[in-house]
Amino acid sequence: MLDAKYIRENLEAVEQRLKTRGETVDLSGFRLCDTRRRELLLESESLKALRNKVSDEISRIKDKSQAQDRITEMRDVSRRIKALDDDLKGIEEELQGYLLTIPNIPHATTPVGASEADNVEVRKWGTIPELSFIPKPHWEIGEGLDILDFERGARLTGARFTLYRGAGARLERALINFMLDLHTERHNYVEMLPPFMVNRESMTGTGQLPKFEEDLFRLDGVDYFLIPTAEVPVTNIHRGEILKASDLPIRYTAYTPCFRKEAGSYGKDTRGLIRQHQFNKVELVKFTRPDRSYQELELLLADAEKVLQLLEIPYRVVELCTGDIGFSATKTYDIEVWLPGQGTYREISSCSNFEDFQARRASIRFRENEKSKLEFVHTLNGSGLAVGRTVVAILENNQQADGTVIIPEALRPYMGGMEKIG
RNA sequence: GGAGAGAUGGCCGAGUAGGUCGAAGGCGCUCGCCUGCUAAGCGAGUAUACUGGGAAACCGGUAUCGAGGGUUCGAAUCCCUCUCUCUCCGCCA
Repeated sequence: MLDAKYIRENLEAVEQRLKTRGETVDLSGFRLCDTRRRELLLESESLKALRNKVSDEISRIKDKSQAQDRITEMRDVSRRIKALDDDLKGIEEELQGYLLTIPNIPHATTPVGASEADNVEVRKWGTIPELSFIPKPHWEIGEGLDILDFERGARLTGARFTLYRGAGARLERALINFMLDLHTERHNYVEMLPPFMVNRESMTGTGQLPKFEEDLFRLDGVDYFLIPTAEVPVTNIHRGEILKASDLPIRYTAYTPCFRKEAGSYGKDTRGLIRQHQFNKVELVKFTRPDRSYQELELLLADAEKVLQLLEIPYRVVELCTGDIGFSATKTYDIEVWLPGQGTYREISSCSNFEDFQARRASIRFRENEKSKLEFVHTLNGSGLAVGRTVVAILENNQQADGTVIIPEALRPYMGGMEKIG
């Protein structure tokens, strides 16, 4: 959420910068509401001031019959206040509706562009393996080794659900542990294990609601949602809190499954593990001082990259353009792994700075020192990494001519010493 | 699921026959004095949001005692609904 006062005072500039996201932005509705709200507020509050003053006078009059005319007068004033406040409530809801659906302003360094095609490659790491055979896509490798069962996954639930078996299940679990250990032991994150379903306030706090409800699985009977990413519960840990400046930056990591309806992606990535309704992810979340958040974003990105470096999987980092960054973000780096089976790079991590956009929605603040006033923290997060897609990357990059898959050395302790699958 | 208790400021904790309560007191914290050493004492200060005015310092208004509604000239205090926490019973991994 943007600061209403900031929008009010920089209307044109805000509109211009939001347009770079490629959406049509019209802030006139906001403007009308905002103005109307202040008019109503002024009127209501001055009447309340009057009422308070007269009520105080009434309280001093011992013989209440002497106060009858004032009581009658205030009865009428109260009625008018009630009417004004009813209007005000409606306007404020409308205003809130605008504020909650206006996306964040892209950072000045975010490249301007219309779509994915305009994203900017920042760097490449690793060397793409030269294979002496035609690489297979991971779903063929997985089925060949009998470690991924798409058919039975679909039987259990439906399309976009997968059953892992044997070394496949073990690989997924090994990766989760490997990533968590790396981030907690070497990168100084505190491990969290949050609820996998959250309430509406939490979803609103990080920006999934109210705009993207159709992407979420909602429970029947209670107003809870399955989390689409650990970002939601982990960022909301400090919702409504005032953090100590000396505690910043706060770094959390969490493994959770993620649930997404994938509405609007029908027919996209229908095979394999790339796009599932349920997938595992290890997430990194930071709460930082505003003046440090962009440095912290680089560090967070490096922490995520480290996973792939240790697993020796080639990847590249791209900076998303204004037309491709998410609703709540000001700046985002994606890490994309090389997938030989598909001959392309695919996203495996997305690392973003949200500045105070989520902190304002969720009211997460800190105080620089005793005398200074409260400020919103900046929140950041990134995948560290998407686990299912890491399995995909390992299967496709480490596949051998005979259909077996070499397990990266760094992962072997987590696989009971196993060196290859098959 | 059943029964009961509770929710007040950074923390603890007063305050229920409605008005002088943004809210006693204590702790903590900040500044000053004293003292002079990692103490005690004394004095002052110490919420947030919105909003009006002002270049600013700041001054004024309104709201907030779990949340939302109601009664009333006026509610932390009365009524209703909801949420959460705790205790006991039941059920259960």
